[in-house]
Amino acid sequence: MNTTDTLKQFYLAMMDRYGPQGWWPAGSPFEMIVGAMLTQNTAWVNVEKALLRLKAADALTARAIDAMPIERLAELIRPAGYFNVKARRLKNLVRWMVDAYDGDVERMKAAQPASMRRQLLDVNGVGPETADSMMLYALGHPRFVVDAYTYRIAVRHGLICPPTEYDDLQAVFEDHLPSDAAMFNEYHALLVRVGKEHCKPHARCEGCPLEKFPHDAEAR
DNA sequence: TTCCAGGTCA
DNA sequence: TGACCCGGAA
Repeated sequence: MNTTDTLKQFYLAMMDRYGPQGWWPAGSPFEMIVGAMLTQNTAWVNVEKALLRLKAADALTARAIDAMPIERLAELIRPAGYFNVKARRLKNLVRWMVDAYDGDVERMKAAQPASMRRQLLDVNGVGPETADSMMLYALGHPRFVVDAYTYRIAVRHGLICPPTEYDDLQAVFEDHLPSDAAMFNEYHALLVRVGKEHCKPHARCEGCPLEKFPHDAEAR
């Protein structure tokens, strides 16, 4: 089976088992941008706690965060972990948003996607995964988000051999699937589900939607 | 109570 | 290659 068919079969098998994951989360695009920063190395449940605290403080706008003392911001996002690092990074991000786009996500959506990704990567604290999460989930651009789950699943199923760079793994998906933001969104969400429930550091293949495809639970 | 999971930067 | 950190699982 070629890569295109393999990726399609993976998608169908996961969708058949789990159904749509209902990401395109509620909340504003700006909330998604903040969430993308806060979820670095962090479970989403903890990110939600931090987002709720920001919301309660009426601080879910670029301008509000830009104007806030960094100590206050760190305290608000404490549940998301790495709060000092993330407060600094969030500050960098909103500073750039206010400077370059008047703090307006709609203006960011109107920018050329390739240029936007480069600008995001230029913000200290935004790496490739965070940039692509923002591109896909906040701005609606078809970028395939690669994370630790994606990497583990791809290695164990022989899609890539370690070490593989972020961009190379991303290309495996983007070059073999139609460029569709809604599908990329769903695909990533399904991979995360598989990663959490089965494709953990110590694989639990029993009952995995991808169990029927060739795999090696040892491979990392 | 310890262990673990997990992006980015210097 | 280590530093940054929480909350939930073991």
